[in-house]
Amino acid sequence: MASKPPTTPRKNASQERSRATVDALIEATARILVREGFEKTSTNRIAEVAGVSVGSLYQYFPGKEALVAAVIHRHQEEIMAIVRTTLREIADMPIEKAVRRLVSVAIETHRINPKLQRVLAEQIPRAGKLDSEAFIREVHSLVRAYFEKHCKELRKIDLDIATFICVSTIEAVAHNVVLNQAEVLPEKMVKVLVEETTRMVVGYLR
Amino acid sequence: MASKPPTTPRKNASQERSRATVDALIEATARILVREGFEKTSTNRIAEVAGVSVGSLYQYFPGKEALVAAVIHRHQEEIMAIVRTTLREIADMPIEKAVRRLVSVAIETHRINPKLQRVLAEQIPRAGKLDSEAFIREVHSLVRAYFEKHCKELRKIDLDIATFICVSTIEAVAHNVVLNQAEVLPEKMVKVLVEETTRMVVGYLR
Amino acid sequence: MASKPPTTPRKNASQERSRATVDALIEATARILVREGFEKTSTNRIAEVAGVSVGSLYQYFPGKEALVAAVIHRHQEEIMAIVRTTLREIADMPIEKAVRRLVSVAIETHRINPKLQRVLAEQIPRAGKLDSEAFIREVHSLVRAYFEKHCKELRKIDLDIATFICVSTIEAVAHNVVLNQAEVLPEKMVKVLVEETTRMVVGYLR
Amino acid sequence: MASKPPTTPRKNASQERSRATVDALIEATARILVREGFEKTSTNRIAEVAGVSVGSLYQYFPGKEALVAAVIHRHQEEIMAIVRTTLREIADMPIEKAVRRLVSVAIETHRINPKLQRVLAEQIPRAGKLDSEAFIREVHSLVRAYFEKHCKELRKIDLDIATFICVSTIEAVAHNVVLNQAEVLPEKMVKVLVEETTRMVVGYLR
DNA sequence: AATGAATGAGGCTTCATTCAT
DNA sequence: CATGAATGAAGCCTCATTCAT
Repeated sequence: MASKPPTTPRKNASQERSRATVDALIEATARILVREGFEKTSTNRIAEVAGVSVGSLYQYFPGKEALVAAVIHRHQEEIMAIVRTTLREIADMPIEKAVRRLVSVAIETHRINPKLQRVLAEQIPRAGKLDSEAFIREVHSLVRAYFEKHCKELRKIDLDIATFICVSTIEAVAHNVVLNQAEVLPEKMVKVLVEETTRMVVGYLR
Repeated sequence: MASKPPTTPRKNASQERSRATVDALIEATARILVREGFEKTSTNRIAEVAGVSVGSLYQYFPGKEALVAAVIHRHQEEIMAIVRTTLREIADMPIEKAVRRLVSVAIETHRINPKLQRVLAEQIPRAGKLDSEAFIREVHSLVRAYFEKHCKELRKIDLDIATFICVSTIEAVAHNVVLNQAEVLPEKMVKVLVEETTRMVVGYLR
Repeated sequence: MASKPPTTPRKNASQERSRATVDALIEATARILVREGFEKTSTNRIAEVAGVSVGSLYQYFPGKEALVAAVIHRHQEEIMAIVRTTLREIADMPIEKAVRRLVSVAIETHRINPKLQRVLAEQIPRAGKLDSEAFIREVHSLVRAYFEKHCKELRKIDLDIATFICVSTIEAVAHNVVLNQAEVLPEKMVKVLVEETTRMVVGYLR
Repeated sequence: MASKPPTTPRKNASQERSRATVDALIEATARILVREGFEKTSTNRIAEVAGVSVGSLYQYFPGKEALVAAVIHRHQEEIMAIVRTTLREIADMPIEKAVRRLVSVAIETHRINPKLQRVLAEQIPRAGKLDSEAFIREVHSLVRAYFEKHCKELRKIDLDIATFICVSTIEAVAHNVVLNQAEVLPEKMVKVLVEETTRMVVGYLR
């Protein structure tokens, strides 16, 4: 049963030196993922870049997967923090303003570290599924809560379906704007896209 | 050495055999990707499953990447064939009917081989980027052509932007319906989602 | 369950080159065990001494244990061949002559490769238990068959117990003569020990 | 720093603590050897099981070998204590009674901790050879002394040879009874084996 | 003394690729 | 062309040991 090494950290690194080592390892992993790609991300290389020995790596992580998982986790936490803040900010806004803000923020979050984003997108199916599901669920529940609160502004509509469609749409546009259209997209275009996406979503909701 | 004149052209025979070998190799690669995952997809294993020797594999493909690329290519051709057919079918339909059909087809194509889809999604950024870009460009241009033809049904709108948003949206919904909501999504729900997505997109376009 | 690599060969090495490689690997393992000890017996070293690459080693054996097992097996076969021959030779001899021969042969077999013997003795509990049990069982059944055939020369006695005690005794004396008393035991002493052991065993049996 | 005069001598206290640590380490080593096998017996694991840090381990022992050697030593001392006591007990007994007792005790000592026995048997050639030789020599000299004292009961015989053969035999029977015949040997059988072995040895000696 | 984080040599194993047959 | 044995670089991981605190 337990043939594969787990993806959870080995120690709870309470001491200071430990903590620094753990951080260095996660940071190194993220850097290598971005700069050299997943294939090059070996435990020896991670240790080297982190400035520690392989032994230390294995003292805190059961293997490469666990490190990638930690990077994913850290990244998702970063994004979730923004999402939570945004949802709080828009809580009382009317839907048009709220949706516009959501679309903008979605694009902004995708711009935080597009390369890491892209590499992680490749790896999530493998290493971060559980984490990702929780992540997705939280996003959905926050958005749904907003819709619920503002249901008077909406036409009669199943909130779960509306949430599903809107989140998918906004995420997809943001993803494609940042990752597929590369970085050569003029700022003006982005503004237009934000407006258009907002228009579509809002038009759909009410 | 070859003193006896062959009745079936030597070349044809060997061409056929080559073709069969190549197909077997691609098929084996796809199967292993789906059934055993990318990590287990080694050239030796591919050759074994294809029923040929590793040597033969290297006679037809320069390496593992080429095989994965071939699988991606084959898969995308399969999908493109459907997309092209669909666009031809809807060419003269009014946008609502057309969009509804597009959404349905998008979901259908994602259902062709979700596991392969998922594994390839992980690998495309690495092995199939070029192919994928061509793929995306063709989809966009086909959809844009449809919009152009039916621009009288549309409000005043930048066709590139509309295409970008609509394709992103439809693709995202289809992707999430199939891959994230797993196969536990009741058929009825799918129909509703098709309707809702159609409503959003059509509402946006006109 | 299948966490540990098995100790059985991977391929049945029917082809000639394969066979040579397999032999070289087993031979190398035996040599290293004898000359450098178990601790130094690493897969890389074995491959090196065998004059092949590690890759080849793993083509035929799933790991170090399997190689040690193969050495044990080969060694036991060698000894079993002698034991079988001896039992056939003594089949019609009276017990005194027969026992004397058995004791002599036991000492001889222990002298075949004392160092290997010693190293294997360390490792048998780990890697060769199954093999060893079969080995012991065969020895017992051969000796018991002799006793059965010659039961008229024996006093009334449980043959299984007699076999157990006699085999244990002869084996122990031979083992200690060769391995513990080192090689500094004068030949004359050995002859005396053979006589004395024979006397004890024969005296016990009749 | 040490301003308060201790009521219990500082040195004693620390000596006691040291002693406890040393014992804990040896005990832990023995336990791991028995429960997890030699391969799993690492210094880190030993320290962990002993409840001390690796650093402390190295404060008391120069390395792993020393710990295994200590376990062997302790175990042999345990057995030697029994052997010495037994030889003292049988000092004045006639040989038949004495031999019977020796055989029984040999089996008993092998039963003390068969698993440890077995693991140590694997390791002794490596780590405990010196110790073992002293052990064997002492056993021989004690037994020889008994024979010398009782030589009137014996036929004319070289005492060294008699000792060698008898000790080998008794040890071998006890070893095989306990380790090879596993624990599935009915008690009745053991009694018979004790009797038979005694018969053989005594028959040989007089 | 005790601690335990850190080290890194070295063992194990896989797999893309080559090449003699 | 096909075969599959052979290769060996490169990755994974453990563990005896050290050393700063």
